[in-house]
Amino acid sequence: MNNSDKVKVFKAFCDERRIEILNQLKCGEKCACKLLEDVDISQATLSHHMKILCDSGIVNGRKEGKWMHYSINKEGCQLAEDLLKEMIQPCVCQSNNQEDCCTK
Amino acid sequence: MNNSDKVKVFKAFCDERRIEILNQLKCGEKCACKLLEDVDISQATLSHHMKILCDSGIVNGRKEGKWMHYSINKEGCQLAEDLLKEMIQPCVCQSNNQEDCCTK
DNA sequence: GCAATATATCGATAAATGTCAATATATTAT
DNA sequence: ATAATATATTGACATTTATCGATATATTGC
Repeated sequence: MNNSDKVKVFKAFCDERRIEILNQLKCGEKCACKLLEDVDISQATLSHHMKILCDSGIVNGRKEGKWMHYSINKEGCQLAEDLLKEMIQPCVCQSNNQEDCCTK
Repeated sequence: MNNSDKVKVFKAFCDERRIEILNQLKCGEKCACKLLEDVDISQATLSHHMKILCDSGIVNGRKEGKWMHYSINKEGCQLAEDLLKEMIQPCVCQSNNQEDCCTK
């Protein structure tokens, strides 16, 4: 997975509105029209955020007739957790680096 | 912790350059001048990104003479992991929501 | 004190992002 | 077929972010 894809995952958590939306979805699947009632943004803006959330893999969209149902995507979340761990985990080459950098 | 602060944490992972920088820091503490060699950006831009990384709590800065040493902040990382989990964890009110939303 | 070095800040600019009203598309009900 | 409804897309605009060169600040060595 390249850095651009990694960024895409964490974009889900980088906007206050999207955090509100995720918070709504913690209570289970909701359709866009319900989210629209609970979050104070226009329909176009909601649609925009839902696209970003789905692209991140954190949210899943399911079309049923004219309704879009959104829910938190377990697999995507697991992937995000794993990714986060991997991105901050000390690497083996730590040992190569014992001599202090720049403190000549 | 409010949503604005949560956003701040995940900003650390929402830029390709910052991911490169974090990747460098996985190998241990490095000073800004070393990072500048390894990541292809200007000194001003590096300084900008280091500020965002430190503000997120993911990175720690330590001044030693005229050098700034940066390293991954274990506590901040743990906080980010916990936060991520909390943000996507199903809430108890799930049970209130069994009837399908919008499928009248 | 002065010169050299490392880093931060400032100001300008370009690119990306969030926002909305308007419009388009898809689905359902009549 | 038409009207009504739900959602997506478009186009315009404002805000935020990333970037850099220039400058300021802090530290060290002479």
